[in-house]
Amino acid sequence: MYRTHNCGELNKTHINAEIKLAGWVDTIRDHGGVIFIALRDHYGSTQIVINDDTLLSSVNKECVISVEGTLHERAADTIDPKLPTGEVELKVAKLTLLSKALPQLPFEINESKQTREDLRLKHRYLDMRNPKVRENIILRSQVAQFLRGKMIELGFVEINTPILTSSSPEGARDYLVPSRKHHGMFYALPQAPQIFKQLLMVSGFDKYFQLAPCFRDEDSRADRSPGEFYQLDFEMSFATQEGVFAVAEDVMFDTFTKFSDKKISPAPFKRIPYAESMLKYGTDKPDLRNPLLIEDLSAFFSNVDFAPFRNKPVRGIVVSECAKSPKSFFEKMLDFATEIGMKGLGYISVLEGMELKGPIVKFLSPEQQQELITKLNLKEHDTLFFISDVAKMVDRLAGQIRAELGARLSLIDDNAFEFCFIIDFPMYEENEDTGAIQFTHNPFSMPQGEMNALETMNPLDIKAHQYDIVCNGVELSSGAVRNHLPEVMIKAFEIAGYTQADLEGRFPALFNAFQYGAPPHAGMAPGFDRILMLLTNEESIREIIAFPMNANAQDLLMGAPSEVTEMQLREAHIKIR
RNA sequence: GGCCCAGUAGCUCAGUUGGUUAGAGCGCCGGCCUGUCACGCCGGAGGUCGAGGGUUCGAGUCCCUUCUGGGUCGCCA
Repeated sequence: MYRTHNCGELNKTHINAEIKLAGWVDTIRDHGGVIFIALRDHYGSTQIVINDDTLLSSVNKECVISVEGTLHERAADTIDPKLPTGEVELKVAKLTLLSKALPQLPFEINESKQTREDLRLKHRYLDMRNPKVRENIILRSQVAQFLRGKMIELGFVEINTPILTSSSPEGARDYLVPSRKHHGMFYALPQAPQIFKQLLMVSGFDKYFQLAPCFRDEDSRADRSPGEFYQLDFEMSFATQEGVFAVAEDVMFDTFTKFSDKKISPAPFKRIPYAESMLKYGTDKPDLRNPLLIEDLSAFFSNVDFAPFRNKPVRGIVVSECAKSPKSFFEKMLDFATEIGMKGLGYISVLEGMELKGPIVKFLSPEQQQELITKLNLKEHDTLFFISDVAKMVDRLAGQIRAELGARLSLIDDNAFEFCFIIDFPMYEENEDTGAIQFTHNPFSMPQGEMNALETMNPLDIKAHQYDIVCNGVELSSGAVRNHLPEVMIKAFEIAGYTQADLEGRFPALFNAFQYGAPPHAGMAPGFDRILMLLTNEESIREIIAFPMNANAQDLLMGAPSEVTEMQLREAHIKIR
């Protein structure tokens, strides 16, 4: 009734056909005797030509119209090479106005990406008329479909887990939902389907996956939605860490290869122990595109009498062809260092003839200078930057300097995706305030060495079968080989100061289930939104979500959160203070 | 909760050391135009300079408070 074709498919093979199209008026170009309209729908844009301007009365931009007419070939000099339909145009005999649009729009559709974000979100339905905005949403659908296909091909079963569930005491703040039937009781939205997927393993499902909605009542970041986000959640029975990695490598490599033209690091992705990552990259989510590495110079400087480095760990970063950089470069690096809380940023440059230059050089004997050159394999025009601070700070600061140097000197290949796994996370850490031993990450991970390690090792030395997958400095997900042995669990919780009763009380379903035969199992959950941000190169997570909340966890389009009626409150047994 | 940045026409922004009637581009409205494609040309309307208070002869501009948006730390797999 409305159309015989869409606005993206017509070409020379349709010439002289009687065509009906429907869509939004994108632009009107009125030349007096002849009027051109770009008619836009989901599929594309087609030029329609109108000779009778009475057809156009009260039609303006963004009206929805249906047009009928004959398709004509455009003269050679009027072809639009930018448009797939640019060789043809529809000469209109009949025009039906299906829906009017206010003449003054809140913003111009084709420039919506340059518009204030709260205004875009308030009129998201207009914002998404912009094909550039919609293409991310379409890509999201395609990636989701591909991931599903891939997981099913690998033998995973897609299972939906509950949205209304119980509050879990670990991790983030829960979103709570009051119960009407149970006075004073609350459901919680799941922070992740963690317990459910482990129960599925106990149930005998061999491989589970889900594009799982997760809810956390925590503050947002540019790359972190407030409230809700999606993970490609999966779990495998009788699987080792390497078994999980093989799936992740396969799925990530194929997905990024299919949806990006950039170079993808092939499997096997680098495995980097947590401790090594902290030392060499100064972070547990290293950007491997950055070629700079951090060197530990603590031992070397223990024999140098330079007050700022005395009794502190020292790190060095060698940057080649940096010594001739303008003075302003070093000043800006110092500014940056000051900004992140460093007292200074020492450096030594290697001049021609391998002469070392810099304020610190005079504290080094000729032998020490030579030792430094040999140890770090310094070359002419290299610059060696120094970072020193207390043990707790030094790696993080060195990591920030490494990242800043990489960005400022354009050392980072924008045309590459570099994946790695960070492995061997510590199982426990010391609470900074109380000194108590606590879990570093999630308490369901299997400690390396299992019961024997828990019984014999210093807890702070115990590593977990816990891992992250990282791409270009973005943490996509964490995962673990789970602890499926109740006795080991009890012991692991005991070390963190919990009794068996605590464990049973906090995680009754899991603990009980493990009494009836649980397979060893492992999994991970790469963030779906983060994957899309990498693929689209978007800096804001809102660009890859159809109806995102703002940074303040409000839905400006729907007006959420909002007050509810007194009646609703009474039914939910809620009193607002 | 802390810190940083921003807020001037429907949109994007400029606005000098505090000084006459606050400007531009796009959009909108009107007119002209038969080949444009971000059409072009001519004309027009449109402002509580986020809000409140203060300093001053005089505030878009300086000060204080506050609201809104973004970023970040805390927080968060």
